[in-house]
Amino acid sequence: MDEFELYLRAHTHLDNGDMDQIRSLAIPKTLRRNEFLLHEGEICRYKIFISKGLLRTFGTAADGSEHILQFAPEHSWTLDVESYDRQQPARYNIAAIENSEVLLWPKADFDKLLATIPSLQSFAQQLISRNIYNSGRRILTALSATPEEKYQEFIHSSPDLLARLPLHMIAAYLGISIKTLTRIRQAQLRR
Amino acid sequence: MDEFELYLRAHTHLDNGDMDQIRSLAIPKTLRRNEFLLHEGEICRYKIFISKGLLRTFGTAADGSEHILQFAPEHSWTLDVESYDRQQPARYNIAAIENSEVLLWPKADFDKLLATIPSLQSFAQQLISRNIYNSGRRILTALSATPEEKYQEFIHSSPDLLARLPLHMIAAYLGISIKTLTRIRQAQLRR
DNA sequence: GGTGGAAAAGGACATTTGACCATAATTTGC
DNA sequence: GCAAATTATGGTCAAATGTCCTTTTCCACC
Repeated sequence: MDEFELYLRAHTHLDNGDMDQIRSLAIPKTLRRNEFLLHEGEICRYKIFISKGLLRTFGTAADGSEHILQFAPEHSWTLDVESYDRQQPARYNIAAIENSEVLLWPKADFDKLLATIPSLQSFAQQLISRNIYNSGRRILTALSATPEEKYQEFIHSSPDLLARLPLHMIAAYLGISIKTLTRIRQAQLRR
Repeated sequence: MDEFELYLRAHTHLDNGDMDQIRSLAIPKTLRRNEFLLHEGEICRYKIFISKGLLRTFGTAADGSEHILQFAPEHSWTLDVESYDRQQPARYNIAAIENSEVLLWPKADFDKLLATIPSLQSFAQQLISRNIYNSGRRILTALSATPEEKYQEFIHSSPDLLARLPLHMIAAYLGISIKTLTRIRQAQLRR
């Protein structure tokens, strides 16, 4: 039994038949560090499950700087929702931070699965809900927190990621400069 | 035919029977300027449709400052999703900016409606999707845009709201100080 | 295991932003 | 229509943050 099945069993009550069906439509893919799975402007054709590794979703600003919307470690899902839903050009890029293994479901196939497996649908709903809750919090801290508070919140909520990410990506995720991040960390050492 | 029915007709293909059923479970309520519909810590019991007026959803920071997550003008919906879904204490407050008229659906009732009216369900899905798309953009600009860019984006995307909102609320929405906002506006006048 | 490249840290400086204050203008509710 | 309260502007200052730069450290890959 592989990563994906273990994940499904842990988070759903899907029966074996359903699992097989879901699995049968997945396209496995290996990604090397820094390899892109989606470039902005392309259409996001797949729902993506990360079996191993770590991905990031990010947008590029006018000046070329990158801002990270989401980190997707193993056992999580990712995609450009807007592009995927409407099959229109993506706003964001998705790329691997570590060498990764992912499973891809073409939208048409996944839609079929959703239609035929009710408990998959409700599971998908849960994921969407969680996404919304997190977005709310993310917006609020982006608006109200100081760089230091943002960093604290990050290491508190994702200590695991902290160890795996280069600092400049954390900065790009928090919306602060690498310089500020370095300063914060220095200040903490001195305590 | 009232505001709500006009709205439903414009945005869905629900038939008259469905409309009546949906309407029959709504609780109408009048809100005075500054009146709260939900205090953080309370449970969000209703799905809220705004017939007239303007509401805001906001969180309060440790120092007592308020940060606005969303403005909900007439013909839109609002709620604290996380609190509503799980019937747990809310993180956010919802209050009226203008004297308003709203319709409230208790969760149990609305769930019943969703179960019996499939096209209401798909309509609700659409609203959720839009919410997600908007959140993504909001996060990205919160991370990457300068105060001036944020303001420009706001007046471009919501010129209608600009006229109805006190500036300090726009500042609270953009995550900048009222001082900065004033400065930006002065700079624009001088051009 | 060595080397080239990326990542982190550090220094110097300019700029932006916010806090705090006072003041002017506007709005609201009676 | 008036008084009180809210809202907007403005000034001054200190602090925080970003940019540009160099230097050092670390890491990946051959």
